[in-house]
Amino acid sequence: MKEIEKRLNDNGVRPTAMRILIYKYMAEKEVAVALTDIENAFAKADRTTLYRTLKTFEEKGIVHQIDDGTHISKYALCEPGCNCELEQDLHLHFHCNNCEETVCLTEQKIPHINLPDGYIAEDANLIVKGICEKCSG
Amino acid sequence: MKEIEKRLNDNGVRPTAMRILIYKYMAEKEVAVALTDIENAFAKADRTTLYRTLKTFEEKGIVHQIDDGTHISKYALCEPGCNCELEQDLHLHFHCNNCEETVCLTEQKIPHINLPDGYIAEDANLIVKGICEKCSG
DNA sequence: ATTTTTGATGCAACGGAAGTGCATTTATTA
DNA sequence: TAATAAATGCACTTCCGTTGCATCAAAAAT
Ligand SMILES: [Mn+2]
Ligand SMILES: [Mn+2]
Ligand SMILES: [Zn+2]
Ligand SMILES: [Zn+2]
Repeated sequence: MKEIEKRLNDNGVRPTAMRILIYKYMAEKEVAVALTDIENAFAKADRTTLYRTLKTFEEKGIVHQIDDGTHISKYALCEPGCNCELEQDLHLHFHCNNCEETVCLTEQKIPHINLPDGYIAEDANLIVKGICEKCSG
Repeated sequence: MKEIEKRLNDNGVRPTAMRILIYKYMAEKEVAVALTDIENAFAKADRTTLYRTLKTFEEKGIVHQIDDGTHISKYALCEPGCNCELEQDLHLHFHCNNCEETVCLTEQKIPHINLPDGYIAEDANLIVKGICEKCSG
């Protein structure tokens, strides 16, 4: 578990007990989590703390926010060494219409898109919806 | 303006005065609109009516909903004869980080994506963020 | 034409999620 | 130990989406 502390330290985030727990929680789950999920998992902690933890993690590049079309922000841990900001590292996200879960498909990069003249791309978000492998099996 | 009435009728929506006004409003705007926008444009009408009008339009294939990552639903008129549901007709949407407006880029289709085994795609949503042509010029 | 039925609109309220200001506690560092 | 900075907790707000029910208008049936 010293690894988590190191990861946080390396990214300029002080490894408090709560933050380590949240990191662990996200590492164990294989799907993207919403603030509400964390809230339910840590009923004793205050929502604001959890909220701000996610914001801090996001700022410091520990997690990335995911917009899966549900209008609820989801978060997932970044791969160690990933640069989510850069176009080359943008991967797609899959949202299952059955189990409602959202996962990172880190291998599937977002293809480069040609835009009409005058448009300048800075970021992209591709989300595919359908049936996930667990639900289709 | 008989055209609008026809369009609504053809899609199984009774062309009330309010609905025609909303349709006209969306046709004149070149950008996707949120419920709040319509609300501001028609202060006299009730929110619920406007809300339900959008829902009806969406169900009947008159508008499509757009998720531009702001967590606010936007809507835009469908091209006549478009099948937004079908993969071939899925176009990308552009959200300007400067003016905050979202537009349909109907010519830019979403490329086909290969998914890992077990995943079944039913729908896709690609949104590119950056600077729009108005703001970059 | 009058009644009956269906659909559209309006009003009021609810709920979820995001966000903020300020007090308090905990950890650093002087 | 005292001073400072950061993290946490509490209370409250705002915004958007959504629903139930009453009322009003239009269409269909008699
Ligand atoms: Mn991801
Ligand atoms: Mn569109
Ligand atoms: Zn699933
Ligand atoms: Zn712009």
